[in-house]
Amino acid sequence: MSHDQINYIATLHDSGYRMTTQRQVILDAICAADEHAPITKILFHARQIDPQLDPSTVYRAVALFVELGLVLVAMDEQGEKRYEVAKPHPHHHLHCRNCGQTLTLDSKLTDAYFRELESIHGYQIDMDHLFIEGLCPGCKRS
Amino acid sequence: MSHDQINYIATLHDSGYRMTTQRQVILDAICAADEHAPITKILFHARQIDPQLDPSTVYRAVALFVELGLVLVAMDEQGEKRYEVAKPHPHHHLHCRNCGQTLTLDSKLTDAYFRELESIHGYQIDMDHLFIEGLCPGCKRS
DNA sequence: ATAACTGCAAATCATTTGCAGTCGA
DNA sequence: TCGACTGCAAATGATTTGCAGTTAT
Repeated sequence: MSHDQINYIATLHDSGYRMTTQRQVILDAICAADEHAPITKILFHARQIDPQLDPSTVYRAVALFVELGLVLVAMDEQGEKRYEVAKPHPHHHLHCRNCGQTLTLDSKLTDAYFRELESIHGYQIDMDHLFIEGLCPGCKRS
Repeated sequence: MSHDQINYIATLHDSGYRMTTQRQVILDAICAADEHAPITKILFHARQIDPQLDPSTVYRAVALFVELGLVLVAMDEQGEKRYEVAKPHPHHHLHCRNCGQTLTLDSKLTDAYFRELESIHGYQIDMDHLFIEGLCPGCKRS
């Protein structure tokens, strides 16, 4: 879907790691699943492609991708980690609690909010990947 | 510290539950711990008062308090739930990743941000207890 | 008196780890 | 070739559950 923008192989090699068929499948699965896939979805998609794939391999690969910055994590309100292939631009998300739809937010508004908080409280805010939840227009009606 | 504003006993009774010495200790522990105490801190404080107290009792009590709205939960970026005795007014928090200081935010700014997101995207946003992380003025310097 | 509650011990379940064999560069 | 990687099986560790005895009302 969207992970050819970055040279995954080079990034792995630069740190002494290797690209393997399993890691490729796992990257594909992260893309195939919805944006911000929880680990369960990644596992599900990955095992459709390779049923032999062990959960431990998936956990290890995802942790490595995150460490290398190839994959981003956001925490949802239930405390479940949601993974997404890194995009060139920082952004946040709006997620429908009911139907699961996830919008990518242009970060302007959110940044403005953070800058205001910073100027008022003197903090340096450091939330790269906000996951805002609510109801989308469709689900709001019912 | 701050939990006499609400009539805990009445709220429990209204739903057919009872106030017990253990539950009282657990409420005290939630207050004694910092704002937004993770369960580990609640356990620690509660067991200083009553070393016999079983973890399962604490988990059950906290879950009940949350269900009844006596205690609020916020999720931090590590996916750890943080508990706090309910205050009369809705609010959010600013938390220093380094020293752990937690500020209570007047919700005006955050509400304005949510209202803007709502008007742009048509969502109904429903985040009652945001936990924003960063560095406080002091820690920013080092 | 009678449910609700507690402590204990056992069960659960997602995640992690150790290891021996496999595979990528 | 050689060290990184994988699958398997076992360990871990936080949270949950069942149960028999206790306690609040």
